[in-house]
Amino acid sequence: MKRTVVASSPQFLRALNARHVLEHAWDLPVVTASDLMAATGLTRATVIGICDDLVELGWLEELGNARTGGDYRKGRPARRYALRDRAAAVVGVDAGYDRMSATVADLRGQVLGQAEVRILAGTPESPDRLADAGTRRRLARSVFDDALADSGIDASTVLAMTVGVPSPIDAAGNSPPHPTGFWQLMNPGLLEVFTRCAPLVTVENDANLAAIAERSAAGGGGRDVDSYIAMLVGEGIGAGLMIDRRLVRGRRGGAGEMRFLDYVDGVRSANGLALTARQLASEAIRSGTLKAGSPLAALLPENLTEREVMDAAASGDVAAAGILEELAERLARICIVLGDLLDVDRVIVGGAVTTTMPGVIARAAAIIGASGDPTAPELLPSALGPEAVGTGAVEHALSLVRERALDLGPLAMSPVA
Amino acid sequence: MKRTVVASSPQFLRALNARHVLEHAWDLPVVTASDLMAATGLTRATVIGICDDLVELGWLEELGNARTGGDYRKGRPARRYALRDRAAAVVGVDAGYDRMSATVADLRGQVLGQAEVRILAGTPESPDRLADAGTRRRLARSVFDDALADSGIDASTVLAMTVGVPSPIDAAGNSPPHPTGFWQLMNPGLLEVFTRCAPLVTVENDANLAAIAERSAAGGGGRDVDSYIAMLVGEGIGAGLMIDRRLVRGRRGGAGEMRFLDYVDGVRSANGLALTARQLASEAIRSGTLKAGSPLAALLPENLTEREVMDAAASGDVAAAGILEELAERLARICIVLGDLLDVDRVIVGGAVTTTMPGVIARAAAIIGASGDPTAPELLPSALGPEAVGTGAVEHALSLVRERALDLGPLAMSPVA
DNA sequence: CGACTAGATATAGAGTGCGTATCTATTCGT
DNA sequence: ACGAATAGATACGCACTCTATATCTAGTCG
Repeated sequence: MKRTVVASSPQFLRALNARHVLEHAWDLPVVTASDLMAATGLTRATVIGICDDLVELGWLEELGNARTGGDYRKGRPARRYALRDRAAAVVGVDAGYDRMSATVADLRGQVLGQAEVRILAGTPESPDRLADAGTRRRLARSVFDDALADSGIDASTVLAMTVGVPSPIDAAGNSPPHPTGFWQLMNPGLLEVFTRCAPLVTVENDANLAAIAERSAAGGGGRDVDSYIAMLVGEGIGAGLMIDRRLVRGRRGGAGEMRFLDYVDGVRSANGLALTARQLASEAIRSGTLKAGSPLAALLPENLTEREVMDAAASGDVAAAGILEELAERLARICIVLGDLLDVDRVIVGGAVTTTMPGVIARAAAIIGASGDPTAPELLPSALGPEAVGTGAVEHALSLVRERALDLGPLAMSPVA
Repeated sequence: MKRTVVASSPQFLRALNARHVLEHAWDLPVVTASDLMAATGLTRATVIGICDDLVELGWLEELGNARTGGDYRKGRPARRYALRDRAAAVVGVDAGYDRMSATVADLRGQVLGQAEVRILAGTPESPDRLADAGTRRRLARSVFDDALADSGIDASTVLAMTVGVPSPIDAAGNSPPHPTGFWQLMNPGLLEVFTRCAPLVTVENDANLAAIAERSAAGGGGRDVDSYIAMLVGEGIGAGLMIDRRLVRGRRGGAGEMRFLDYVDGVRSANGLALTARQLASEAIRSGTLKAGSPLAALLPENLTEREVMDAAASGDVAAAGILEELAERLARICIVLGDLLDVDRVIVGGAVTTTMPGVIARAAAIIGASGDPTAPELLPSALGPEAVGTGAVEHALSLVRERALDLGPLAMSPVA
């Protein structure tokens, strides 16, 4: 089969139609030729010709004509095709600042293997204790290898991989300069680390990947949502701006950075709520103004966790409840400001706060609801848990494969069972 | 010539290539078949076939083989084609709140006719004195008719028109609800007013159109700029967000609305700088703390203009200079906040302030420059003057025609000279 | 067991673009 | 003034794609 396709030639048309057909096959578990005829407007002869090609290329497989039990039809049984989901694999890596994970998935997004590693090395307050660039590179590579080993698939079948990092990423996969070098540390040349691991390698901001992951979740939760923001809140705050069905990136990938919060009244800091919670609690304890017997006062100011502060609030501690309220007001203010400037339907909050401080999110949502502003965005906690970034990374890698499947042709032939 | 083109048929391929060819012809004053061969990768036979079709459809015209004087070549003279720029016209309308204008242009954007009308009817401070919806509809329609009459072209040759209004516009051409109904007043169903005036009618936010108009200006001013913000500053502030070469619109077209400035420290208001200048000056005069002989003190607080305040500052009035500094700091803060969240290269300020208060923009640019922040955006005054929105409207209408030229086929046949 | 149904296959035809060879209209050199 | 050189135009044959129509096939239903 010749494959020297010139742009705009008849062969180009064939490729265009093949893309169209493959796209539909990707959306459904099983397709018949008639399905594809209806979907593409092509003739049966053409559709079947294309399906034959795609089978030969390894993207589709023809199923036996075992009629599906449920919907029973008369007439000659249809020829059925399905995406050969084991034809290739993708990998998503979440290279977070205190935890890395990798997920291997097949072409349908089914998870085939996973691995995780924690990086116990300080906090943003003391970045000198963070793992250095070389260590981070090594850890990212090894968590990738572990996930691959866990899946049992051959490394050569990986067609695309995406790495999520907590720093802005420009078009070349690099991060812009940062005063303390934090962004360079979070993205220590990860594109180069993985270039040989797959034909398509991408590094992307973690909040952007979370936004991608929330797309299906957001769409599933009711009407179609074109514009929303995915916020990752923990030690810091990052936002993935999905506006008009597109990620907003900006010149250096820095769109969604939150440093401007320094200037927002009632927020005044781009620090994450976890960090702020600890700071406020420590101050309160050290100030010595807490009532005797307050659960908050019993904590060590230099060694408390945000969860302990929330527990104190839950057990009726007035000062801790005040901290919760303060944090909720900040979060609500952030949502209102972003929602107003970008006109989004909803803000979805993910990251550590969803597990350590769910009360803050609920309270912030209530504050927004009570504001009476009809254009204020809906504030929702993410339902994706700690794997949001990893899931988004897998989805991003998958979409890369879907876009370029037919360009990558023969690679898909590798694992012929 | 049959024109029942089914998607994905060979005819579809022909149409695709024709689009490609027409697109190149649009970018250059004159093209030869060889130019098009190089640009499209098609064969001479194919290119000429397509050009013949496009000539028949009225989009191109073949020029005599008069060789262009300058670049002298040997060999058989090339067959030369050019866009038939009089084949159709577009109209851009700027339906501003105190002024409306309309511009008629040919397919190359050359202005063929213009008209303008001022609406002397109050300010945002006293919206009750603004012209009512019916009046605005009538004025918009009449300024359109006047521009058309000025151009001398036939109304049936108008293929596309775009109307710019100072309110958010959603996908359906409507504006979201506004507490005082200001947006409904600014966009009193203008889409319906013009539906019969052209096959393609669009209503768009004025700042978005200004952003479109600044694209060529911004690109011309140096390196290519993908991400920038066009701010219209006068009685109010509106922004067109051009990020990653796309306009960011949001759910109801409200992206770029500035109400969030209420929460930004050092700004605290979404009012425009002209309005704020008058307010600050009035307060200063009424407070009675001005030095005797201050030019500012000589003004009537209820009837001064922002230009008078600037003149006072220029003539050495300390209080007026303080107002200028205050306004510049606000503008700088706005730019820094927007630049940080959206990671843009530059902010281009247009609107009334560019003529009445140029000193404020210059001072704000200096403040940003002195901030030492390497990622702060460059602040520039717009070079487009009062016709920025009208120019953007024309460019927007033109791009609609370019996108859909071949779908609109026979319409272009109207004025066969 | 035959009527009916839905899909598969085969063949002819129209449309498209490519490649090569040939023709045409200029300019340049002598 | 003439022919060589150059650049473009034209003509023919080929390969490929999709459509349309007619015919064949594999099932169910009465």
